[in-house]
Amino acid sequence: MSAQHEAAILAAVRAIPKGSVSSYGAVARAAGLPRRARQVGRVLRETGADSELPWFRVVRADGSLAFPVDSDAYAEQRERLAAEGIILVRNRVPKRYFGQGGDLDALLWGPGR
DNA sequence: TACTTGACCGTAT
DNA sequence: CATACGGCCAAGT
Repeated sequence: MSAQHEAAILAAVRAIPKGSVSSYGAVARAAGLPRRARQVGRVLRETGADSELPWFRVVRADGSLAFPVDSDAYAEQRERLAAEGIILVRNRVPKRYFGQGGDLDALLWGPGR
């Protein structure tokens, strides 16, 4: 990953509004890197944990979290989302919390609508 | 260079 | 609605 791509990805993640989520693939597209969902995960694995980055707002396209359900990381992400009013249903973030990530600009995303 | 590994995704069954 | 499959692509070995 070039430093540029990494910066673009981090910027896209920071652009996800509080109270809503986006998918790895949508973040990749918003960063101008279509088809690189896995790279987004890689960057979050390295850079994520610490920092102010809202890494917990990034989930899989189907609404599930990327960690094993019994892991500490899973619990933390679930709690951080809950703190913003996003409650998992059957281990998935309900579709209404996703931004319009596919077609529109990241800045237009908004919570449950 | 060749092969394996994933914080993944869309489509088909 | 759940699983399977193939495709994806950069980093690690």
